[in-house]
Amino acid sequence: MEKGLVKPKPKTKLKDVAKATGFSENTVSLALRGSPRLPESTRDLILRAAEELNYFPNHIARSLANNATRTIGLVLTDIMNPTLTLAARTIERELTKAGYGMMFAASDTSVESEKRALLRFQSYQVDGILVYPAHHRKFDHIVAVAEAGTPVLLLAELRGSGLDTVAIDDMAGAYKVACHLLGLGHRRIAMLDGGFMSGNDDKRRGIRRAIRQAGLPANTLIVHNAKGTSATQGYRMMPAVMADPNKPTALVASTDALATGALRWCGENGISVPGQMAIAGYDNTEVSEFSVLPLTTVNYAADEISRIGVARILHRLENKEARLPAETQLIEPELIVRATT
Amino acid sequence: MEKGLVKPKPKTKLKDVAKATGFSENTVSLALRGSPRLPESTRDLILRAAEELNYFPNHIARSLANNATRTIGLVLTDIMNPTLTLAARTIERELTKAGYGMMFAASDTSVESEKRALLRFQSYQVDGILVYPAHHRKFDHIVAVAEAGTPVLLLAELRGSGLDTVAIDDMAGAYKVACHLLGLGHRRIAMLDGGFMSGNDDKRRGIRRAIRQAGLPANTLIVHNAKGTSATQGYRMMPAVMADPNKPTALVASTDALATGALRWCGENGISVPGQMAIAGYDNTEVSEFSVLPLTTVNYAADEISRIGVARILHRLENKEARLPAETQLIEPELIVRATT
DNA sequence: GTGAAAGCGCTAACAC
DNA sequence: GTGTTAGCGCTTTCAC
Repeated sequence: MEKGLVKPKPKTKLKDVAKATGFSENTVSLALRGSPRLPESTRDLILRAAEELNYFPNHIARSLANNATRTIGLVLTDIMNPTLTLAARTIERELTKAGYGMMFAASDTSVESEKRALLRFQSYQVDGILVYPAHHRKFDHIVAVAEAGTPVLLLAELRGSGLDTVAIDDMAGAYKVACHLLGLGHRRIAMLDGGFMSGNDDKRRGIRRAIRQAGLPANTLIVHNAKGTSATQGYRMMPAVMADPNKPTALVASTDALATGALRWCGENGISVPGQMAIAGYDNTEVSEFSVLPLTTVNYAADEISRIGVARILHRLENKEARLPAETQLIEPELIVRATT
Repeated sequence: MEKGLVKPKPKTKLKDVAKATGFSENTVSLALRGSPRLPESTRDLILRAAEELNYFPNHIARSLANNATRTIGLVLTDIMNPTLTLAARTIERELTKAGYGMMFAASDTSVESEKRALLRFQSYQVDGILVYPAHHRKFDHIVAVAEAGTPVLLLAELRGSGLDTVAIDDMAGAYKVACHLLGLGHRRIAMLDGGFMSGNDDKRRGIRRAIRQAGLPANTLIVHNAKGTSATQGYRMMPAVMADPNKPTALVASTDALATGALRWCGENGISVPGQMAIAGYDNTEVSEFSVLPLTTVNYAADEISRIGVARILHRLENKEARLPAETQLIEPELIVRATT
């Protein structure tokens, strides 16, 4: 008989274990959950029987009875973004450790599909939701979820949302890169701004602050707006960047991918990096620990915010009644220097 | 009053909509699911009321009643592997399109945690499970899940498992790289074998086949066993590779990361790539579409197998009674040539 | 120490 | 067309 054709055995239920041991469903349920109300003898007896019958609890039924699923939903914009991949991994690990399951959805930076994902999660009755938001100003639907009673935690700052947040301080990160470049003597810095997410405003501000602090004129920074964050975009932007008669000597990209594209363009156009042009990325992802590329970058500590974020939301769940106020926590990222010349 | 402190409104239930409209729960339920048995008038009335009360169904209760969760579990070894990241993304997209939710778990290539993840998914009553297996010979626990009645689909071949499979034909992929290198005239080819997953045996076999077909001696291939698949590993292996008095002129790594490490080593040791040493990767991931690196690589079509895999498992679910036999489908990957010199 | 009964929110079978 | 009833598998009073 072929394996694919075997009739599946009916699943063992609490009732079956009850019948097998002669105890009531109730007692079996208590035993399986290790209630101290039962004497060891009965507990062992029941556990052994359950083991033998290959019983495992129906989590759905339990969830319905408990009004809690021990499941957390994660909404990311795009898991292909290496930073968010790392976040997803860390979050999954932490949740598993804590005995929680994780549901996953991607918004693809579409507010509409973010909305759908949130609704789906609400319907699934997840106990809490972690969100890397799709848009930095359209977030009413996220707030609505929190107000409806599902704890929400943001993994990127959404100013004015009033939601629990654990995120990277992008202003501090960009400030660090800028200080680094200025320290190397650069006096014309171009920025490749990937646009649209709130973080980028902060990045620009961080750079500006460093320039002001160094006592340099505001036009030390030349901002170029990329319509995207991909390597291809970075590559395409370069002619415009270099068209400036007063060419920049350093470049800050708002993502590593953009930086990679810029790097390629320089390679193809005989501009040595970092000799003639310093290039800095952001995220420390495309550019891995073991990078072959001469890119200095900001380490977006996705694992750290994930760990803290998970701890925060679980803590909130365990103190459902305590009504903890929302809180925003920003992590300052490190600069990773890979090219100093 | 602070937002975090607002008392959550109680959720609207079927009963509430029933009361509000004067119909029975049953009728409301039918209306919400668009039953044709109801006249449009009542349906509209009910839908409007539900809308107003901000009703959305409790998926947990529905699942319990239906004995189906419309949820699929995905078990990956490690989502940081870019190939699997892509798989995760594609799978999530396809499932969402089909109206399914996705639970996610990582095994970190530990059979034990793979086992735990499968158990958890069974307990959560997922309708089906997609698995990128942790080990190529220990899979009894996976088979057990299938036999217990939860449809399982493998994303990598597990010979002898008898389980439904949609996977990449690694033998064909490796054969292609080898043919390419041999065609360029290489006569000493080293392989950096990342070990442990079944695919690698196939990769070795594929290369050997190409060599045999070209009428070259078996010792054209020199296999080096890396204890891992990271860039760091690739870097560390290189001295051993180059210690051979009869140095190889080409290198096939079993992952792109390994290849990247090798590339870095060559760079630091004054060996030009691909001039003095051709390097080929595998997966087409570290090495993205827009790569700056001179690495030819095999395109592990994770998105394709994911799409097909999801379609297959959903099809199986929709024909639960049909008892379709298990089937193995192998996709032949393309070679992406980035360095020909 | 253990059991009986009610209920979590929904769907399905069968009345009317 | 619509309502009634029973039940999904578990937990939780509250008796005994």
